[in-house]
Amino acid sequence: MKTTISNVKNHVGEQVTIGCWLANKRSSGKIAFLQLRDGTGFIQGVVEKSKVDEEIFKKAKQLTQESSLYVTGVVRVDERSPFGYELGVENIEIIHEASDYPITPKEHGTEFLMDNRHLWLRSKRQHAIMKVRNELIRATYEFFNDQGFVKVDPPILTGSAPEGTTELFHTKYFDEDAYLSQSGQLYMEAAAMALGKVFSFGPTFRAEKSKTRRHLIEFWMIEPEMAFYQFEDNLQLQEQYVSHIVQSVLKNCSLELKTLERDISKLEQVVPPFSKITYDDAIALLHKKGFNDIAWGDDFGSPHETAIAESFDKPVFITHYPTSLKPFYMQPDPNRPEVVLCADLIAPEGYGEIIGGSERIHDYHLLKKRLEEHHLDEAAYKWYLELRQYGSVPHSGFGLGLERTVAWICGVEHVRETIPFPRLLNRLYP
RNA sequence: UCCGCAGUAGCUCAGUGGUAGAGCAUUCGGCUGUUAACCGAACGGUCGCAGGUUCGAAUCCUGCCUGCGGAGCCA
Repeated sequence: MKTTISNVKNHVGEQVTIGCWLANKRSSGKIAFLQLRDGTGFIQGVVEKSKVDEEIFKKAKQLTQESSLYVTGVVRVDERSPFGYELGVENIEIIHEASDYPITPKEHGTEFLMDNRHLWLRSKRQHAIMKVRNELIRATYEFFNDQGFVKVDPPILTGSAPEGTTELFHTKYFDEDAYLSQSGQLYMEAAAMALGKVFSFGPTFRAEKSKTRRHLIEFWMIEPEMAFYQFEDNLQLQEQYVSHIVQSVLKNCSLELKTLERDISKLEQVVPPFSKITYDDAIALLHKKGFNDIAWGDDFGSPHETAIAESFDKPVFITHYPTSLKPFYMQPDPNRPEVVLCADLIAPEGYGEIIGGSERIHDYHLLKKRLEEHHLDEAAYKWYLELRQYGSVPHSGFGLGLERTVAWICGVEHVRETIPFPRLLNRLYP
């Protein structure tokens, strides 16, 4: 009967047929080992000359890398396999014979692999990363649905900049100018006033000439927004959410983490409560660590973030940044208006900021004042201001960068491996 | 945009002024438990591009292009 590699555990001792590709093969005069993959997993097929027709054995020896096949054989348990099972091959039917597959079983450079991203995705490592990414997405929907959130999709084409600072991708909307979304947050605030607790999951575009292992031009964000949530409620939700996705990956992707050689003891520690440090204390900590290049009022650079994260063994919130460093919509601390009720969540092991969040200003007059101070066009934000005119309530939210979170959980160096087809500074292909 | 490094066979690299090299891939042969299998043979070149120095340049000089790493900005 036809089955998949992920299902062979239910067919031990039975004859099955699997539609698959040949990832690699090894052979000797009397035995051939076929490394097979079918998308659901990886399994080794063993072809023994003494047990199959001469013709089948000859066919097995001549198979080329990445040819597609129907392989029929008997499933057996084998302790020598990392997967736990093997297939005793009885028949091979070639669907399509591949030739000169570019990605050979030796090492390759980044540029070559990126040019062949459409094929690189087939590798065991990329397969594992994509499965972890999927588990993060699955666990995200699970978490927010269980907590009574409603998923809301903000627009991707927008007429104005949500935050004035960063560069936007410009396009035409018939005769008008339009921009690709760099955050759905403002729309999510409107949605929270309609539906209470909402979250979005969608693409984000930043036309910044960033060229580091933490940056993509196009990336995916999860942006929850909650009515009646204040600063502390927001942090509590974030640590529960991040813990949930990490624990889900540990539970459901153990084989993938093993493939990626991830040290899971570091992930097992990711449970609430997370550490918290104020901006003031973080500056003091950096001074103590010998950083003389930063003073109160400066934003942290990447080396600073890493140094702060190194002082903690799980993700750490940096809270209460100076108002001047943050966007116009963040709620000032009532006791200290020079700082805002915000928090960035920094992942351990140098993976940088994975969440930025805050309580939002809900007072009409203060928000109007902030728009003026930031020289933003009030007409473009008319609808956003109106949210504060009709039953305004305290509310908070945050945005989590999916690719950085995947990179951290998988322990991969660069975010370009955590999205199927990365858009980078010099790469729009494939 | 700035700083640093690199570009030689399909891929990964060695070669620093005197005949263009290795491993892998591919093809052929050998091998009964391989884990990037191994062993033998064959095949494989616009040395990034343009100009210059020299009897002679992959190698030295100048300019350009492309990529990588990092910074700034951010998730």
